[in-house]
Amino acid sequence: MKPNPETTDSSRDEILVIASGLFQRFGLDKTTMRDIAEAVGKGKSTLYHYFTSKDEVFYAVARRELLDVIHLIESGLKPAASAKDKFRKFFTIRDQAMAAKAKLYHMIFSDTKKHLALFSRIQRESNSTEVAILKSILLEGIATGEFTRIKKEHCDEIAITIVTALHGMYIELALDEKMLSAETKLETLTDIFVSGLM
Amino acid sequence: MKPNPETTDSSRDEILVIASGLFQRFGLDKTTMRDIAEAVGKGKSTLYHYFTSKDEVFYAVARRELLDVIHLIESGLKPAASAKDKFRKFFTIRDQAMAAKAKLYHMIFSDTKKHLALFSRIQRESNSTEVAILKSILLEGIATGEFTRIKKEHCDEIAITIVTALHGMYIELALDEKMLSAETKLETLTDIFVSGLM
Amino acid sequence: MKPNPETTDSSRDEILVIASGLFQRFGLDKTTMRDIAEAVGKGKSTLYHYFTSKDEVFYAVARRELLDVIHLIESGLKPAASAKDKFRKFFTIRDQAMAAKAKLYHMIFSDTKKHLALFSRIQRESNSTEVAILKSILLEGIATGEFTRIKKEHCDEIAITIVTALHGMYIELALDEKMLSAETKLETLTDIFVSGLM
Amino acid sequence: MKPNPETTDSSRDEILVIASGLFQRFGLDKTTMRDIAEAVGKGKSTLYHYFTSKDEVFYAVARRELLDVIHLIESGLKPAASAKDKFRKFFTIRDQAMAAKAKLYHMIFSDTKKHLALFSRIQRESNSTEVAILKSILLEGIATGEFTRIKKEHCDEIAITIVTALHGMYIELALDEKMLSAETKLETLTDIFVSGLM
DNA sequence: CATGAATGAGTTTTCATTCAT
DNA sequence: AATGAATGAAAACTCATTCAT
Repeated sequence: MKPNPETTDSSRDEILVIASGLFQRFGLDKTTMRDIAEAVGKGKSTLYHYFTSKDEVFYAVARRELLDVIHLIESGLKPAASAKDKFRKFFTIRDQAMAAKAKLYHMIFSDTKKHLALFSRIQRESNSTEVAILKSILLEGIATGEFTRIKKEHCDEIAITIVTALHGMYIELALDEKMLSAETKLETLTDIFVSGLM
Repeated sequence: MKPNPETTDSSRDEILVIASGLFQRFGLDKTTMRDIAEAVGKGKSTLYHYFTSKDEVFYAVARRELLDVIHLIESGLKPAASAKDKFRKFFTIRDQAMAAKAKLYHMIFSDTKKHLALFSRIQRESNSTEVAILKSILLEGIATGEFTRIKKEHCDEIAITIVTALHGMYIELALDEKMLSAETKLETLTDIFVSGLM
Repeated sequence: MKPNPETTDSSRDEILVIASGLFQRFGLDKTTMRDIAEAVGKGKSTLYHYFTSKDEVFYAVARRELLDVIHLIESGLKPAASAKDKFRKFFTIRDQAMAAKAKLYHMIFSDTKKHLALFSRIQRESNSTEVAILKSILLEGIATGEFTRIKKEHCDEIAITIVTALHGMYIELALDEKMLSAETKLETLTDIFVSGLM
Repeated sequence: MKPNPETTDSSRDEILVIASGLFQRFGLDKTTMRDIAEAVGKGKSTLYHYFTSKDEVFYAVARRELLDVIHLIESGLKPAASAKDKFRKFFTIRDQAMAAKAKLYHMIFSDTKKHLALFSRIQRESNSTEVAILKSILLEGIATGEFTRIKKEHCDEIAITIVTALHGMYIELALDEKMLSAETKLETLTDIFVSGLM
């Protein structure tokens, strides 16, 4: 009877798409219902037709993006030859998925970014120091013949990567304190890294 | 040189200590100047004697914690025998420092945590799926003899650790897009992991 | 003449019955058109087919109940022996009618009750004080032989009743300032009460 | 040290006085914080300096008026000759006090009045009917010699008064359902009235 | 040093009502 | 007869910040 039911949904979807863009750019807190309404070109109260609250809008937006990511991962991981290849594939696919996930993170961490910006100089210094230290360790290891799998030229890259991974891991731990305890994870990671370098 | 810096500084420091506690518990946004003033036991406007704005308060608080972390790392890293030991030591010391850094993260990510909570179920599912996939890859690799350095019993641990590290790395990338590009980092990381497992 | 008035009227009546229930429970202000529509099981805008506004709905609901009351009074007052009996009958019948009227009052005064609740403690104290004073006057009058028609045991009851009546009368006066002036009414009432007690 | 501490309180009091006037004229619901702020000549948010919420403002306003009433009653009721005189005095003093209380009722019942206005015609009809019936009963009683204490000329007055008192009493009962039950009160009241008339 | 008072700009949310279909 | 969509107008409340004292 209803010929094109998209009509209804298209309004909802339009809101979602536009809200998604705003959330990515300005974050949850700084994006107001007014912003969304004006961007959509409708009245503020109209939004409450489709969503009971601002949180509900955000939830719907985030849900969408997150489901995309999961689909990507699941669908991408079908066949593969060796475990090694699969392992590499896992990283690759996850990477694609993450491009999508990045959108989400932009939304969620937008406010956080502003907070971090408050002391970015210090933060950056701290990072540089760590990278420098780690790099010197790596170079020394190469010099002494301890680390055989890596080359001088890659030390920068590797040092940055490891520091980034560590940094992020701690953020992750701060956000979701369940799973494994920090020490266990750290030991495991160190072992893998050491094995990987020697 | 400063005749009686205690007066000024003790008041300033008191504010900082108390604000730090509030920021850790409630985050930057949800901690109001009123909250701080009341906790300190002074008038709201008094805070503006010591800090020109709320951001300034937060900056001062964060700076303190961050400097602590840097000192810890620098002071801890003096002597060591081999590069391998130094490498391990780097991780260990960083870990201690991070316990301190956790405070900071609690402040900065407090709001973010609330946002994440909005779709934590989906988020958690996504995590579990990834861990499961990776674990099965690891087990397969062990079975086929591709991965020699790891044991069955540790697959869980390793899978969780790797996923956490990856997750966090992307957050880190989302937060600070400078440094190295995502692909480079990812390749480097994959290489290290693969080398470490085989 | 009306071919099938049931269709229209049954819908209209259904709305009225349901709205009546909601108004009684939540009052005029707190009952929204949405509430009514959902309770009826129709769309909000459908209500505007039957009533031009929310006030119109309330008017129709109230009218119904009020007419019921009037009918009850008129129909109940037909025959009677003496004027005294009729007088008593008037009170009795009115009482029955009032049970019906209570519904109305619940609708109309629902908001008022909430306002009153804001200082109910003070309000109650005030009442108790007045009752206590009046009771002591009555007891004194009985002791001195001034009030012959009443007994000690009923003083409580009488005091409460009189205070309630007075209270209510002032509310009534506040609500409908036409009719008779307050002083006239009060004198008349005092006279009746005094005569009734002596 | 502070020469005139009234300054502080005078601001609070000014708000209270002005708010009282607005509440009396427009009722609690229809008086907005904006209205009050504009009438006071200050910013909306300034009100929240002195009162945590609108309800708090209303409570403070109502408390004031109510305390006035109680003081009037208590202070006015000291000496008196006979119980009869005291009884009469009670009514008189209460009346004065009620003039003050009227303010309160105007605030509290202002919204209610609007609701009542919706069917004032019907309401009035109903009242007239009741008065007419009662009046005819009274006249009949005088004609038959049953009611000796009253005169023809006063029947109108008396009928109106009694109906008003009854009306109000039911409102009072609807508002505060504790104290005595309706039937008891009604019987008591009827008895007093009948005694008073005969 | 300290602060009470004052505020502007903003936020989410609610709701009766209209109208094209 | 029925309704989904749309909305304007308003309301309560928050908060960082300023300033005279």
